[in-house]
Formats: sequence, structure tokens, C-alpha cells
Amino acid sequence: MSINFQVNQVCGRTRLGRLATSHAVIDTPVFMPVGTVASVKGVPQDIVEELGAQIILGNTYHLYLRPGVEIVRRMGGLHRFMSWDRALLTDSGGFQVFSLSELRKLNEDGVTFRSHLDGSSHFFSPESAMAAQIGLGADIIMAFDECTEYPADAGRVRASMEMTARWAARSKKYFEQHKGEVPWRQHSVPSTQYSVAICDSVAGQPIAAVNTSSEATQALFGIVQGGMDRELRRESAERTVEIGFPGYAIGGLSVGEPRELTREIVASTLEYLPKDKPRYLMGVGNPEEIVQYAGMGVDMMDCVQPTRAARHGLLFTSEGKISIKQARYAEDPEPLDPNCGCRVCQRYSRAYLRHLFASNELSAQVLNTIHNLSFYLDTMKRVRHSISLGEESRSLSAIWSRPTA
RNA sequence: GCACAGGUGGGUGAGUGGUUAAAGCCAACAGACUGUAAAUCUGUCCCUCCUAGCGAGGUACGAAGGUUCGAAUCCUUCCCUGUGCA
Repeated sequence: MSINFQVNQVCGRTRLGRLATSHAVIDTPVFMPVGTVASVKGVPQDIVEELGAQIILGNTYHLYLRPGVEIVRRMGGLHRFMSWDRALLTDSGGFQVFSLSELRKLNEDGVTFRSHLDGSSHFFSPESAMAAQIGLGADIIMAFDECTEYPADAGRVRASMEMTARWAARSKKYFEQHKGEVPWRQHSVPSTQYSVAICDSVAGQPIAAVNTSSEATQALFGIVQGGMDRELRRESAERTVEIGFPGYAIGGLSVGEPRELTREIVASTLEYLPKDKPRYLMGVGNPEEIVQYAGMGVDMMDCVQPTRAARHGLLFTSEGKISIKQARYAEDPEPLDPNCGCRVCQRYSRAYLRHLFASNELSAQVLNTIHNLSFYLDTMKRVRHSISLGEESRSLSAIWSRPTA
């Protein structure tokens, strides 16, 4: 078994689900903090756990370059290496095809990259990306795709989408042949009791015990591309679904297009994805957006926003954004967010947080990140709660104006 | 008291006769950040005015005077700071 997904409640397009992976059971819709280099920047794993994160991301490209897949594998896989017992998802490196575009050369076989660390040359293909992700051993791994640039002309978008489809088939083929080679099957698996215990109590019965038996393996998700073209998105979705994956991602969005357009494309693409499989919207978004997309039926989302913004002094609260470096907070004794129960809001004033940030203290980044992650994870928890009460999509302010049970 | 070395915009610190309202850095202020090449990046940062522009005035490199078409830059005097010697 790779994963088990069950939709427990549907309300309009909104759905409440439970996703059992080899290491943890995850309540959906879920927000997944990003931990690119096997670290959610600034926050130690025990605190990420405490914040309620059920699954976090790692990045194949980064971990392949450093410390190297072999080292992670020999350390028992990514879970054990970074001491994270809950679920992990690795991105394939497809996004780096996009974001490191100046450092790469692309053809049918794959992509030749120059390392952003030392300029050395490396080759990524669907097969090598799978091999790397199997070596890392995340619960969910991603097909190797080409994240289409924006803006791009129609021909380019189609070519990119078709390449992604062919790469998806190759990714799956390689994965099927090698999926048994995950590192944690050769090691004792850490206890998952706590992971199970974190599940929301509100929604339904736990569906499947976390499965760390000898048959347990990873799940490979396919990725839909197609730029901002609804037809290409449809075609991409259909082709990806035809190949067949236990979950589907919508990629290639939030790459500079207007937000309105993102929403349209997500809405139309969701139509073509199976309702009984988890749907993962990659790289999205702001607090308002994650609420909105959860309301549209997206089950999984990840975004760098809470962690990066925190490091840059931008904090999310139930009352809107706060740029903690602003002079207006210099003597503000209030917590960041009076409605937030996180350890930062319970203990520190805005004045103090501003001081730490202005002083370039590392703790500013740590505390800010803890708050932002807490805010995102809490927001999602509230969304789930809302759905469990039979409410469809709600706005961020509505989500935050009511107490959680 | 004598001898050196200095006094530049909020701070440092370039500039030693002509696109110098004055580099760079820092601070300050504002903005951005969406599958992380990001503890990053961008803008503003003397005053006033407007048709808001590589626009028009004004003020400015310790003070006052002078030389010069032109001075932060050269000269004189004064004031102040640091170091050394009495």
C-alpha cells in the first residue's frame, strides 16, 4: 500500500478527507510547510510537530546536491535523517527546471543543470528524479515535470505540457519497477503513534492504520501542467489521469500570473481530476488563498510564503498582514495577533518582535516563522472544522471570527 | 603655549578648482515576496513649488572673509576635535 485516501464529508465542492501515508495520517485539506533542505527554515522539528504540521516538504534537487541522496539513504532515509516521524513529500526538482532556468538545458531526455552551489553540471531525468526520491524515501513523491514559464506562447505551453505528460509516464514506469527500494524498509521505522494522535477528533473514524509494514511504500503523484490555457489544462489532466496515479497535483501556477487567473485555472482543472483522489495545488498561497482553494476542493497545498515572509518581517494575522519592521510597532505592547494561541503570541509583544527584527536577531526569524506557520496551520484546522460543521468555503475573516471547537 | 593631524548630509566615509545636492556603506522609512539560488530584493532618504520631470527654485561640506567665470576643494583669520611635546 502506498496511501489510502478517504473523503469523509462533502459540502458543495468542499471536502474533508483523511489521507493515510506510510508514516502518518493526514487530515485534509492540509497545508504543508516547506522544508526544502530537510529543514523548515528556522524551526526545529519538535516545534514543527507542536505546531500541528502533519506533513512537510523536502526538495529533491536541493537534497541531491547537498548532502546527496546516498548520504540520506545511508542515514536511513529522510525521515530518520532529519528526525521527522510524520509524513514527508518531496518535490521532484521540476520546479527548479523553472526557477533555475538560466542554469539549465532541457531536452526530451531530461534537464542538464548547473548547480547553484558550485556551478557543477548535473543531469535530471524522470528516471533519475525517481531514483533520487526513492532514495530519500518521502511518503509522497512527485513526477518529474516541467513547470511552464509565464508568460509563454501557446506552442511553448503545449510542448511543455506534452513533455510533462511523457515524463509522467516515464516517472511512473521507473517508480513501479523500483518502489520497493525505500530506505526505511531496511531500517526500523520510528514510532508513529504520536502522528496518528494528531488527527482532528472532529471528522469521522480514522480510516487506516499507518502502514509501516513490509508492503508499505511511497506514493507517486502526477502533475498537471498546461499554463493558463483551460483546454491544455484539461488535456493535461486527462492524460495524467490516464497514466494513473494515487494523487494529482496542479502545477505551474502562481508563477506571476494574475491571482484571478490562477483561481480560474484551478477551478477548471479540478473538474477533470478524480474526486476520490487527493488533489494537490502546488505552491499556493496566501492565507486568503489557501482558504479559498480548500473551499474549491483542493486537498493539499504547500507554500513558501509563511516561512519566507516571516524571515522578511511579514506576519500574517487574523486581522491582516503586519510588517513588523514598521516604526508604528516600536511601542506596541500587544501580541502579534490577539486571536492567535501560538507560543509567540502568548509570550511576546509586537514591540519586542520588532526590536528583535531590527536588531537582526536570529530569534526574530525563528519566532516569526513559528507564528506564521502556526497561523497557516491553524487556519487550515479552522477550515476543516468549518467543513465538518457542514459549511462550505468561507473567507479568512469568517474562518477566524469563530472559535474552534 | 608650541608642533602635527583633522573638521563633509542622521552615522561612517569618498571627493582635493567645473555634470557634486555631493559615491559607497550603515541607520531610518516604505514596498515586494506564492512546488525556496531569498536572514533576500526594490524604492525613498536637505527644503519648497509645480505641468511630477534624469523639472524649477532655495539652502548645504566648522565660521567669517578672500582669490576665481566657477570653491567642499586654493588663501587669510577665527572656532572646535585628536595626538605628541612642554
